[in-house]
Amino acid sequence: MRLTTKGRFAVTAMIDLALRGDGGPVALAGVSERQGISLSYLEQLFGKLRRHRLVESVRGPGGGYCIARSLAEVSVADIIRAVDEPLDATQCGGRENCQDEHRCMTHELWATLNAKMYDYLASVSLQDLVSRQKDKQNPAAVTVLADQRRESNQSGGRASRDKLAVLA
Amino acid sequence: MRLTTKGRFAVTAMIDLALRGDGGPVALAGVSERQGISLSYLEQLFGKLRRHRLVESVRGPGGGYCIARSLAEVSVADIIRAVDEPLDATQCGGRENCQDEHRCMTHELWATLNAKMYDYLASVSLQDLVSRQKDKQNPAAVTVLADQRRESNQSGGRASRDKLAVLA
DNA sequence: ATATTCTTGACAAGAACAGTAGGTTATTTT
DNA sequence: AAAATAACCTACTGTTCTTGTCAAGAATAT
Repeated sequence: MRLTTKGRFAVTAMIDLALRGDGGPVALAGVSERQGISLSYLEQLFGKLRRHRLVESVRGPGGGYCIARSLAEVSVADIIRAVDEPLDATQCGGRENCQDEHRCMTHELWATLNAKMYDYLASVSLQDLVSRQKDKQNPAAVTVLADQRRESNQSGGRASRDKLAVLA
Repeated sequence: MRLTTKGRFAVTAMIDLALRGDGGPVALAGVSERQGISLSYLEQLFGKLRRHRLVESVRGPGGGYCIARSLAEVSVADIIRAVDEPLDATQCGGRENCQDEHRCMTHELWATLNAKMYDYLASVSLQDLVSRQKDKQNPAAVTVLADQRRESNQSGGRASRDKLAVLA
């Protein structure tokens, strides 16, 4: 897992899309202005996002990008993985023989930490981010959401509470 | 928060130090061999770690670096922050006026996510990493640790269980 | 048809970053 | 005193990031 400004830009842009996507495709020129990211860079990033099937494109006037799946199915980890492609192994690779036990030790420790970071980011979806924001704007909705939490806890959606708690 | 190979190297090296630090200072040449990180690079990283008071140096033959505080007082976040210095603001800065509400929204969403990542890494100390490793080598110790967990839960050490659970 | 909007791709240049190489200074041992 | 060890510092190279520019394809509007 790698976390850099590149990934941040991509996530930021995707949130922008999620918030504006109701009325059809969103043009990158608008995202560029609103988020202060160069259009050129956004084009490159969305090329990768498209090739990873996270967004779909519509060309021509009125065109732009749409999020390809439901918001709940796009995690922050998906986005970062798409733009930071070289998700290569941990040098030692896990399967390769390390120089000695001690080296394996530290590698494994890092790998574990890494995996946990990844799991965390994989557990946060665009839906989580967006609905949290809407709660803030419309406080009345909070109670409704609280009910949803209770429901999903009873019905076995065990991850839901943690996800939202994280954003509280 | 930024997560790159640089931070990984620094954490790896610090774990190495933690595991070998009993018999006085540890020389970087050894860390370099064991962890497969170039000596030059390690020197740079430890310059930063020293300036952030995470390690102390001893020059001359038999010299090297020691961890400056107790292992429990050094978190992974401390290490990463030390080497990835430019922990600068989120472009918008939080206090600066954003272009419009929408921009602030996405910035805030990212900032929240970011803070959560940071909190997580701040909750994992070198002590956690090292003691977990020792558990693996000596499985008999696990039950002892389990008792410690129960104790600290009763005595109000609420973070302890989560930290360790994370590494399980 | 023509012009406009917007994606798509390629290339290039500058800035920032990652990692390496070499020399200098402090401390210990011989 | 001399040699060896190991931290310290500066300069350098290569890669990645980020922006800019040009051109071309696709769909829409006039």
